[in-house]
Amino acid sequence: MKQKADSELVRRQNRRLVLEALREAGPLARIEVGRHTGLSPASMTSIASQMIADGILQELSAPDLSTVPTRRGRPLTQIGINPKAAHVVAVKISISGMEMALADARGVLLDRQASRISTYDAAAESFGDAIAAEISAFLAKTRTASHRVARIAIAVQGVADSQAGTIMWSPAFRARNIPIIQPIQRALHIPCTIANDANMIAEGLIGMDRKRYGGTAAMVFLGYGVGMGLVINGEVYHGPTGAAAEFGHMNHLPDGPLCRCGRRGCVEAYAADYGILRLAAPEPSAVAPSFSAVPEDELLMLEARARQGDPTARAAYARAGEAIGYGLARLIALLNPGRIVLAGPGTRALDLIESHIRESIDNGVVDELSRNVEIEAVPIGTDMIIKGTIDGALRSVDREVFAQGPMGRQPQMLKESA
Amino acid sequence: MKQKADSELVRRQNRRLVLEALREAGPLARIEVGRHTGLSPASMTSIASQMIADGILQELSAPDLSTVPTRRGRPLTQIGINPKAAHVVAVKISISGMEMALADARGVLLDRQASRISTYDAAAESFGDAIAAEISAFLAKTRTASHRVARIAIAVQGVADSQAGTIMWSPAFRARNIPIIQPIQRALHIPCTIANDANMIAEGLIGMDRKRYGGTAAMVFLGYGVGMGLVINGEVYHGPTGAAAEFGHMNHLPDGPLCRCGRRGCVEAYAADYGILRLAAPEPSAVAPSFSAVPEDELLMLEARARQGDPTARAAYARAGEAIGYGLARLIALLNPGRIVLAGPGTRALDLIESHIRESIDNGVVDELSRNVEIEAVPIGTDMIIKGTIDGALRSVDREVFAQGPMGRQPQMLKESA
DNA sequence: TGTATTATTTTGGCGTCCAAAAAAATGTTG
DNA sequence: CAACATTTTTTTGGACGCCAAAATAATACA
Repeated sequence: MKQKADSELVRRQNRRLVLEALREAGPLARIEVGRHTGLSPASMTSIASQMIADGILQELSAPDLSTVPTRRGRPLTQIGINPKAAHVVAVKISISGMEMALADARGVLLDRQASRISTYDAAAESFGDAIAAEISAFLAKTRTASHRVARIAIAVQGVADSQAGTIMWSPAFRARNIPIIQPIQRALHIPCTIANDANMIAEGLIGMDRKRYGGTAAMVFLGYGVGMGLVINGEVYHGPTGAAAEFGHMNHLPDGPLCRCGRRGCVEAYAADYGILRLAAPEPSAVAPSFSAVPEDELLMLEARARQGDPTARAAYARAGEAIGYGLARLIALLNPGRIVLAGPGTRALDLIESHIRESIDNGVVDELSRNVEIEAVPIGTDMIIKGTIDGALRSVDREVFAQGPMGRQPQMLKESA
Repeated sequence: MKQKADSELVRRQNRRLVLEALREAGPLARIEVGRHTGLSPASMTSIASQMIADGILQELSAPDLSTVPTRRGRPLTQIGINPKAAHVVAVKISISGMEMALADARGVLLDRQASRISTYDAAAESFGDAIAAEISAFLAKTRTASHRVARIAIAVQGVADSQAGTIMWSPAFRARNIPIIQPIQRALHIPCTIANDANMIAEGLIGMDRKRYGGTAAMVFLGYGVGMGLVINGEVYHGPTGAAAEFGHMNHLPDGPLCRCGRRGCVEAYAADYGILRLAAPEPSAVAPSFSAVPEDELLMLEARARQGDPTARAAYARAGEAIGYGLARLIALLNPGRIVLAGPGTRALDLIESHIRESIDNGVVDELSRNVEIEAVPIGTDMIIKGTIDGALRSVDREVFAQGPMGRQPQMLKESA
């Protein structure tokens, strides 16, 4: 509630509703879009024809006859988002390198590419330019004109400052406060955003099932690190500067084990891959946190040992579960979300930690508050970060470009000619 | 973004903006409201005349000449919210009893009254009816017709379920899940809301200074208990069921001291009045949490002892500060708010705890995240709960009643006569 | 007294929505 | 197979809210 309302706002909002409906349900007849959005058939005709003229929607010639193969009455003509309306680029920056993907306006992946750019020793001053060059080469390779790209969305492992457009801190870099947005925008003249990768997983889950994940929910990502995406009132919460939802670096116990962030007792220091391995080590406090990816077979061995009953291994998972559980208990006291989702490779060992998570939640927060929280684990692939980044980018293009209409609709032009 | 946009939405939103401007800046000339809201003079004339006709605004005959005593041009005629547009009732339910206040549409207190109703042993089934009877008597005493009361807003010490309209759990009651909203609405036919009292303090602070407290902020209330009001994107966050922001019952340390909620190690068990006193007791773990108000002189004595250097007393405050500080560190990792406000009687001992709070935040969360958080203490009176409850109720009346216009504006009437 | 200045109102036009009617496109039926 | 039924889409005409520009109102200043 900051904006004055006028017919422009009405247009923006209704166009956006139409786009949301089509994104969620795929191509629909005008009247069906009307049922989703509450708009009348007359308005739907008018909105659709404008958006088709703008090149944002398209009429589908071959309707998908899979549903309701034959009925009485005029057959419906479906409209859908025009794939060529715009493209978006998703970029993932993590400890294992950089990955890029190009998608059309419907979210269909057109191309993707991993890059061998090195991060850990990169200089803060030059890294953004290097990324820009990589993206530029990628676009050239895919023969995509840069003015056809409506957005570049960057997902980074670590803490991003989306306001400043920098990577504040990431395990993938020795340097801190690395400018990303500015160099890219200067080089490519394409609007660019940066956010934490776990937030993008949340975007992806919202894209998959808005009813389920679109209310108020917390998604915990367990794996190499511990990340979180927080959905508040249907929107991914980024905080004032974009550095929120750092569940992994939320303290569990004062003076606990050392975390990669330099503090002691973070949830991640117990429950990330390296944290669990360390807890099972002969002398945990002597082991420094690892800054490179943990070899997967070590983890698999530890899991096997735990499942066979090895007490040290079991205790490591128990303590990881406690850290997550108490962390979630604290989160529940604060936000009382409707749903908590566990995801990521770390859920492979869910059988070893789940009971400890639940027990810790029970001990850590009063029943009345935890009672209404659904806890579930979802098996999602590693591609969820790229998918979510694209989903989020497209939703923001919907809001900020497509819903707008063609550049202010040139109302002045008419005036001047009169 | 759920609602279809049409001219009704435009009207609602702009009327609401006008009300917000007048609430914040007091009576203004039409053109000044236009500057606040972005609306044109022509629209202001039209909106104002309708809202005056509706009885929501009024033209002020005697303009406040304190500002700009004399200027050229047509003098401005100020408009303001009509105090008689509606009344609201605020009710505070706490361990020390029940308090009611009646305010006009401008938020001016017309009358208030404390009630001797007993809470602790009240039966869940009958308490709502008793409250309704108290309110009814209060309205009779003030000669207020119930149809003139647009809202009854209830602030309760403890966890409220605003969805169900119940008090889920409160230190003022032995019973749980006490229905409040339904009995009142059935008896009085006035829309009624219930929320936690600390949330109402947040409403009050927003009403005092929207710029300062209206972004993303957390308000901690220290005193008999430990409460929190969470402001997210300018709105007080209640969570899906209205039971969020229970900072006081956020766990600090597993297996810590027993809290009134039945769990161990809650922040409140360290930092509420009773928690601090207990920490200074000879054998803390033997002391059960207190369910009645702590005598103030005991606290004053403890403060005095601490200021004189008594190590036991100082340690009690240190541990309280640690619990608050680590709690805030966890909150910062999760939400990264722009501002944290400490308030309430407990801030009297701020000199004894502040350094421990800050140190614990430093130890509990990485610099990058805490750096942008302003921490301040505000001295607010006990009346802040009532004031905030009224402010919040009026804002919701603005949104849901005043902005609406007179009952659908009877567009059918015109049709039928034609 | 006339002019300058500022606030408010009036006028006329625009954009968006919608209901109702019309048109389009197909299935059903006697 | 022609008339009717049914459903979607478009067209038409009207409402509402906004705004720019012009007109009006009310005061200060010279």
